[in-house]
Amino acid sequence: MTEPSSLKSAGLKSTLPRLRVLSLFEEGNERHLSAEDVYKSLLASGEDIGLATVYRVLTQFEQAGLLVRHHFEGGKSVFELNRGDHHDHIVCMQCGRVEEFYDAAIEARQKKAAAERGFAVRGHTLQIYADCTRVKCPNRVKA
Amino acid sequence: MTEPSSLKSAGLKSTLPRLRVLSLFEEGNERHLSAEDVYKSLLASGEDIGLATVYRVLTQFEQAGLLVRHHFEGGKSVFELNRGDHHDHIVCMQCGRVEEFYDAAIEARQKKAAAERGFAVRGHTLQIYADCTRVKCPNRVKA
DNA sequence: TGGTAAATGATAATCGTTCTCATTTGCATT
DNA sequence: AATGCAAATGAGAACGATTATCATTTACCA
Repeated sequence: MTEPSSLKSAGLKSTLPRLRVLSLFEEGNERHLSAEDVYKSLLASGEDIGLATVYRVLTQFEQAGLLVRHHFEGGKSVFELNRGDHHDHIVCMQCGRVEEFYDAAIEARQKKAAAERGFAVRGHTLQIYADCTRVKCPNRVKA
Repeated sequence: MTEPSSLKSAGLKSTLPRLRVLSLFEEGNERHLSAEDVYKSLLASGEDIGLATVYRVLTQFEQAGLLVRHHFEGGKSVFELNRGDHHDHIVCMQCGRVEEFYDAAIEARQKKAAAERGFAVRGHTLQIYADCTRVKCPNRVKA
């Protein structure tokens, strides 16, 4: 269940639209959602929400640290709940499935590469685009 | 000088707009250009080119393998000449300067991480967002 | 040199996202 | 529980990047 407390502690009034969006991320089965996904999903649940509100709320949640925004290819932003653990993504080019991974060696190397060139890392984005080789991929490609 | 041969061998008619765009990348001092950059730059050189043509040509060049497209943060696509060497980017959040780097260990680890999860890598995108710590950064941030 | 399919450029259209502004809501205070 | 007011909402306009449309022009081979 969504606790209004997480909104309060983020400095946000706990309004109905915000609670709905948050619980969608917390309870939904899909971890990575675009603004359009959120909007349609809430409309489908009979909720009456505006698209502008969805965009606003997602941005606020991102700034409050509740959500993390990703820029996958395709032009649209995708959000996921911030569980505190940084990770990167592998996106299946056939079925769109997104898998998360974390590799300490990669992280360390990035910092090193940046430092060697006179940069202080603030963040990074790493996506691997790949083909599922698993049977469950609906548009399976032979390895 | 731009050789029409590179267009021909890419299966593209060597038209004036295409030659102009290509030589801008080959002879210009800026490696990473957006469609808008290309358009304005050509207009400034007195060339008469349409924005639609610029977009079309850039996409064709990308498909032909002459250019590589990047999706840095900020919403717009950025292109650079394909010199055959894959590399990732460090983007300065203060001045926008883009530096290229390549780290074999990172590449290897990516392949490994993907394989372990049942994916065959097709491509990836890695950008490090950072602050210049060098004196020449116009909006310098203290390390 | 002409014919023809391909390429171009002006402009309309599209897509994701943000802005505007009149209306509604949360919530602290009577 | 009623009131007041700033903050939040929703509908729709506006926006920036990109793509589609279509009449006109161009490259290039017979």
